[in-house]
Amino acid sequence: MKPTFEDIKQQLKAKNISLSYQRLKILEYLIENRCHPTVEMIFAGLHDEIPTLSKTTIYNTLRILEEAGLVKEITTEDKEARYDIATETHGHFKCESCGTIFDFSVDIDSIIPGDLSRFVIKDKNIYFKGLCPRCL
Amino acid sequence: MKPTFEDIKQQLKAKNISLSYQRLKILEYLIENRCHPTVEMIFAGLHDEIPTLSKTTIYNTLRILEEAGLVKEITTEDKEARYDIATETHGHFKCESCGTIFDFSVDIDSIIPGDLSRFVIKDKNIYFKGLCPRCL
DNA sequence: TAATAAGATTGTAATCATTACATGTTTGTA
DNA sequence: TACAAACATGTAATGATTACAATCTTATTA
Ligand SMILES: [Mn+2]
Ligand SMILES: [Mn+2]
Ligand SMILES: [Zn+2]
Ligand SMILES: [Zn+2]
Repeated sequence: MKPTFEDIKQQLKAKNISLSYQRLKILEYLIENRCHPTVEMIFAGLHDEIPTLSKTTIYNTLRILEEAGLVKEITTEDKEARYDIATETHGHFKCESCGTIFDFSVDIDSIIPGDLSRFVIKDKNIYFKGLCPRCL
Repeated sequence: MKPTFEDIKQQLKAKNISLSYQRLKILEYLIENRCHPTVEMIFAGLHDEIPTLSKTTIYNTLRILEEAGLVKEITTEDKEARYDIATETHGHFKCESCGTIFDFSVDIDSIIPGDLSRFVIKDKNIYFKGLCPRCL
């Protein structure tokens, strides 16, 4: 079940993170735009409503939300980071043609190999590339 | 079985890629340094032997080798790309403490979900993070 | 062999996402 | 209101990567 805006506000309060206007708007944007947006997209998307919002604030907020475990940074071969409201672990598929990043569910834990038995795994990423049905 | 330097030279010839001195040295470096080096590391590692080698040539060569399917770029949350002599698909584990990137074998194909049945998958990446046994 | 052209290499300058930092603003508390 | 802590902002710096133009190598041809 995807957390609501209110759920997330509660989580932030629980972690003693101030609910500033900018932070709430950035969170709201992430909830409403589940396309794994870039900082640039968040900036452009909020500009009409908060003309003074600075990119630095967006970077700061995303770092704080990531440290709190509410947001996850997606790394692709592009240089621009993309952000995902963290829900359960899931895989990402990027279409090389249209650039869309799709979510897919995957049971990662079932394939963790013995090679890693003595490692502490803190983060798991699955990232595929190719062509989406629309672009085929 | 890991390909030898000679194997790779044959593959390059087969693909009509010139075997310049610099390209062969960069390849040799990648074969002998299987630590997923950065461009900076390759540059520093070859500097004594080829003082005139430029980073542009390293970037160009890595791109050509990647297009030929002989080298794979590893993307991490760091901004510096790292390079791997492409063998079979395998997973990567980065230790957050010492920075080492470990290889591990994983049967990715066994977990490709139905979600992606209508997608064409061209590239698969598995990237874990955490702590290695040495750093525990 | 000399002339030529294509391909490789090099160094410098530009690009662009991200971060550092100093300044200004808001918020909560007494 | 007065004060301090936390936030937000804008500008400047950073650093990996790319663009580009000039130079060097190599192979081919006359
Ligand atoms: Mn996602
Ligand atoms: Mn590897
Ligand atoms: Zn597509
Ligand atoms: Zn380690």
